[in-house]
Amino acid sequence: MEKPETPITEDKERTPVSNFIRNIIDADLESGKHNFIITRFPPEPNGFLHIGHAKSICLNFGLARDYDGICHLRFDDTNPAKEELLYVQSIMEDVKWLGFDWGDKLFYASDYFEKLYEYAEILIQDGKAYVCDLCVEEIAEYRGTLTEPGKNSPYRERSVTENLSLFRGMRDGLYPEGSRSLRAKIDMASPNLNMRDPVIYRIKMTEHHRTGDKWMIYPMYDYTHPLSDALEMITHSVCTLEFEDHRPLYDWFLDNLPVPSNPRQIEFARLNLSYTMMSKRLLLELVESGVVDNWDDPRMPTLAGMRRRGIPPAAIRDFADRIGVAKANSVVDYELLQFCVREELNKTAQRVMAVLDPIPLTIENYPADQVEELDADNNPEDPSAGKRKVPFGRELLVEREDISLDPPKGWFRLAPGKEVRLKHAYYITLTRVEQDADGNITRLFATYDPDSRGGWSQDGRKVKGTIHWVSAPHAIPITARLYDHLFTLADFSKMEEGKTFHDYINPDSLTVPPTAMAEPSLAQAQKGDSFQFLRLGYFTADYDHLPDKPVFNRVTGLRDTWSRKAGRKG
RNA sequence: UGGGCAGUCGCCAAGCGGUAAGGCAGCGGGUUUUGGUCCCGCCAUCCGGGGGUUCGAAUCCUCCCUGCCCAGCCA
Repeated sequence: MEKPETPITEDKERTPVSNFIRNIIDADLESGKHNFIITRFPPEPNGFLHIGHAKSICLNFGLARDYDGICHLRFDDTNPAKEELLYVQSIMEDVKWLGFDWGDKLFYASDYFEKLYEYAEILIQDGKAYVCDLCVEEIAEYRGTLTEPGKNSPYRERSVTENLSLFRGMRDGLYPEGSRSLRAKIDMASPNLNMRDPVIYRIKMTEHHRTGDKWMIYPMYDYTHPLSDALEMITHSVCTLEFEDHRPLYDWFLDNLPVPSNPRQIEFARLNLSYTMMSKRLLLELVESGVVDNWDDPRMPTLAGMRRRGIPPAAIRDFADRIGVAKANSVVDYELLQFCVREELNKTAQRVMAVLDPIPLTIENYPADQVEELDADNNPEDPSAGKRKVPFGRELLVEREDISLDPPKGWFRLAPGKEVRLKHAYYITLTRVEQDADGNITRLFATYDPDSRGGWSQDGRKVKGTIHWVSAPHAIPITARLYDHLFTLADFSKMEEGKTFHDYINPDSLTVPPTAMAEPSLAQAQKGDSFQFLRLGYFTADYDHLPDKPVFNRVTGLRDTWSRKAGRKG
């Protein structure tokens, strides 16, 4: 077969790490079993995609890219009761945002309903499927248990003719929901429960988002998936570990039906991220109970949330590459994601200055009516990003955290009598501190060295500390949303007996400092623009951002060795 | 107590009979107008445990231990 063309976004140069799936593909290519590969990402359109799905997307599309194959996007829409158009749109948006392109390889399981129906009749003709009149409870009862075999359904030996007429009756809507089902005739004594005559068609009088009211019966996942894969000529059908037990059934359908190809199902461990919960149901609960604002709340592990937070898609792709693919259950350290985010943003984010918790500082020997426009690098990592002008004057605002009246050993920020550098500006020395009745610092006074313009001096004296600042009269007020983990529990598999995730919600997952100020250039920021607020972290203009009401989400802080060191020393 | 799968550094993860890759985290040092970035160095005599095969085992055999998944007309 000729390989059809599908474009897949190129990533940066990367050396893929070996994993067991690649080993299988390598072997299949080498043995000549396949000349090229076709994979697929098969989401059910019943919710928003999250970082766990991103692992699967990067895996499937990534394999296709690396092996010069193709990857299909297929909506697994066999249950009209739970699926909606809204979700198929958001899923397509998320996959595109992540940087992958399915070209014209967009499919729906519902595209195959007709074909699937024909296959079902073949199974019946061959005596390999029968219409069963047992209700749900009875089927469960007849199924047996993990340790005891099941019993055959009393309807198991119906004739082909009767089965055919009953099945057609089901299709034609003659029977109520739940009254009958079509079952594969396999083995009620199998130690694998999936093989105990699984239901393959159920009656559902529900309108489908694509096929409307055409169908009264809908195929089950176990039946639909292998056949859809075969029809699409998928070579390697990658899914998660919980489907391992379903593989014999997957193969059974392929072996017992005249399908055009023989895909192989391969299972890998789904992603778990520390301090993060990945279940669609629980995520929905977070939204509905108002713990978060919506599916795209920047604290959510959804792709929509991460996009809004300001996490670059390249960081997620890099993360997916770094975590690898294996069959062992694991919980990936959130720090790794943070690392990927910082690495990407460090290269690309423009540097600006903002003060989250401002204290006024007056430079007493600086002329009151003077304003200078100082040069500031936009990105020391990228000279081509150029420079901008930052206004400087007598009245400034500096960060409360950068002042200590009783500095610990190793402190090189503001302290009485200590000289520090104002980034891009001058050396200053703290001369006086005003405090309120409670001892809180309310105002600072300093002197500057006029010969240190630009932040250096002729004499080459060492000034170790450099702090950020903004000019008080020029600064603009901003809303800075500071995010932290949504949960206080790192590993949800370690949840205490009797507790739910509600018991582990972090009350401080969002904090908003009331008086944050930023340099005036930030008034030009556009929604979605990412910046590094010098010494504070990476921030992205939120969807709520407006030129006269700037709103920034903190994507992540900078690596902070000082606070760790200071914390350790008490 | 049935079946399936997994156990390699704090967290991921290569390794496939020839004597433990890499990343994150951590630690120490250097550069630095971001205590950021960058750079250098350190970080598993040992691969869940016990036996065995072999000149040689994380890799093969065997017994055991631990963890995860399965009894939807969900996917």
